[in-house]
Amino acid sequence: MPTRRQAIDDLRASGGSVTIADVARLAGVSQTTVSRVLNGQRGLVSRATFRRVERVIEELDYQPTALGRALRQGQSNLVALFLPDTQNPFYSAIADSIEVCLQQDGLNLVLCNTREDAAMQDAALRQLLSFRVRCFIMLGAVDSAGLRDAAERNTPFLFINRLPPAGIAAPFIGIDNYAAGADIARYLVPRALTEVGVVSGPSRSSASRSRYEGFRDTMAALGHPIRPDNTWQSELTIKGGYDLGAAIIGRAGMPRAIFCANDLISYGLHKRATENGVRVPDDLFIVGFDDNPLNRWLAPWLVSVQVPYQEFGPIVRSIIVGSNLPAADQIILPHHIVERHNETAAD
Amino acid sequence: MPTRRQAIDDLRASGGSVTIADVARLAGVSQTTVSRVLNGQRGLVSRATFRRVERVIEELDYQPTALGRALRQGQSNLVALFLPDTQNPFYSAIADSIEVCLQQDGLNLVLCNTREDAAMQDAALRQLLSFRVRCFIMLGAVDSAGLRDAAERNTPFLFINRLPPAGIAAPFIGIDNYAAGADIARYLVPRALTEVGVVSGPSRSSASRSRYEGFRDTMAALGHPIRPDNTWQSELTIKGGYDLGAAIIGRAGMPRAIFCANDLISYGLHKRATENGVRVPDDLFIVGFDDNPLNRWLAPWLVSVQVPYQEFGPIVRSIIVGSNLPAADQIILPHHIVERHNETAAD
DNA sequence: CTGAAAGCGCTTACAG
DNA sequence: CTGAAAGCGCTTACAG
Repeated sequence: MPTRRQAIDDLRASGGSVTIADVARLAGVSQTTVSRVLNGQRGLVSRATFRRVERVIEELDYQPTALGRALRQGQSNLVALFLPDTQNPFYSAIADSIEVCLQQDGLNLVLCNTREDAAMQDAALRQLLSFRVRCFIMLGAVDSAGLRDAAERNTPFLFINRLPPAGIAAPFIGIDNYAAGADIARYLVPRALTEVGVVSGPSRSSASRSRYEGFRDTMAALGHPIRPDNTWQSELTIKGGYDLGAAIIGRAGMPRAIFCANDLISYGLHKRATENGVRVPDDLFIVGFDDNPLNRWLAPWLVSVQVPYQEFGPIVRSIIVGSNLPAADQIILPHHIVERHNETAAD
Repeated sequence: MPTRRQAIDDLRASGGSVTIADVARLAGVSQTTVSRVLNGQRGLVSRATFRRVERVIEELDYQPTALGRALRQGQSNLVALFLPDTQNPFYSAIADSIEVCLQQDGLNLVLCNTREDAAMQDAALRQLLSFRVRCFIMLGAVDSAGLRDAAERNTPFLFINRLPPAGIAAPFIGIDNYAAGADIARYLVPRALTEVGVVSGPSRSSASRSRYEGFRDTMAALGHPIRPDNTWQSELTIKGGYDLGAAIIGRAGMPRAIFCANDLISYGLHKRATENGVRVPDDLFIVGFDDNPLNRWLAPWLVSVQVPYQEFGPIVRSIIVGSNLPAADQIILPHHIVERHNETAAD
């Protein structure tokens, strides 16, 4: 039929986007029917009609607008992922794992860099809340007024890696950081690395805190309490470790081994050490945390604790898609210590 | 007035989100007026009314839904940024720069990892198109059917770092890659590094191609053409450089210097070199590209070309907010060679 | 199996 | 300066 062809061509050429009404008109059905086809409700549409509508959809290359649907349903197919530092490949790797998994269900991941800043986090939270995001995945959340506000209003949260701030009941996925800290103590002591120091992360991070406490308590229990002046604190960045290194590396009573709150801090410390002629691991043994994807390539000298970041995606997916957001369940993933044996060879 | 207080408390407690109609009712005005206040159209509302509405908005902690507005206006306050590899801190740094700038105008950046894959890029494009995204910023776009389709329909594109595929007319921001490649040749030759090799990136990347061509042409012009068997190709990753290194490092006629399409490739090559006892830069001089933020910390032995990634944000912002999307203008940023002088000291 | 109508929460001519 | 009404593009009771 030349008229129908014509109509279709006109529409596609007109530039203005094709709507469900156009499809309905050209297929000779109601919007309702088109909507049913769109949502694959086969039981509600005859086979013949279904196919006819499908064909028109294809001919027009019609793509339903997410905005209309989301507005009506009170929910979009957006999922937000907040993370404290996009420059840290460890966080990016978790984001990747989650993105791949959610894509399979037609969910779009919106990444949001909070830079560990409560104000930025709150601003982004407000914005995305107004998009009726299906779930907020908080990778390393910061305690903030906006976060507590949203939690009170039953916003769907999912905390990853770092526990929700005290008083917020929401599901958590991550490792047992206290146990991991303890494991490091048990790793070092038998190797005669008992004169240790520790660089903990900022206190806002429950993960860093637990790691530190597990390490400290276990070192003490094993008879080698950490000297107070061998305890430092740093941002979770390379620069943080490097700057702090200036105070550690030169010092008289420099410890024989140092446990850092994450791998990036270790990189910075290592750089300072090599600049000052301190050999790693011969003079200074460094332990990090996360098993950053870069370690394999750039830090064979580093012993680290592997957080199984590939596992986050599937679990997150099952929770969001299965919509079985548990009230405040905790899913504890396994961790283990990674050592690379060509330590001294490469660097 | 106790009734109003009561009404407000009821609303806030009800859980269901507050709408513009609620605000209008409680303020005793029409939705139109509330909308005007929301959009700061002071000229259209009396001072007294404006303040009254503002107060109700605050009391209710009312946040307009982006979906309603976007649907009506045919445009959301979302901006999409496509990037080929979230694990590359160079790309993340560009994303950061853009995000910070756009935030100032209430625009939300949606990050989208294409993994250099046309199908993933097209899928994401379709999804985000349906959110009426305000602009698609393509950092390292891949040529694909969906991209050409969208371009034909006048989708607002902005290409960054890597030129738009041939035939697509859209604005571009980036450096002059051909000139940069030439500069590297002019850097190496006076230093007696004339027996060179080159690792170019995948052919899909116009940036990599131009760098290679500029380097090749200039080496030839300076009387030191690159030997064909000293030309390789690699994905833009550490692993790519490391794997390729197996074929380069051991070889009899290994070149004295190698120019890599990006810094990550250099990292991989360097690792392979050190593992095989080849010293960098004494035995093998390595030049990379991008001046990856990690270089400062992890690769002081590397000479690289700095792409001024901090400058992308402000320019992108002025284009999107000023909505002066030029038809197909090119904004060429300056580049320069970076060398770190503690090369041999640290690593 | 099918459709007319209402409604999600905004903004925007239009009229006063 | 203010508001009633239409409309953005979908989905969903509801009725047949």
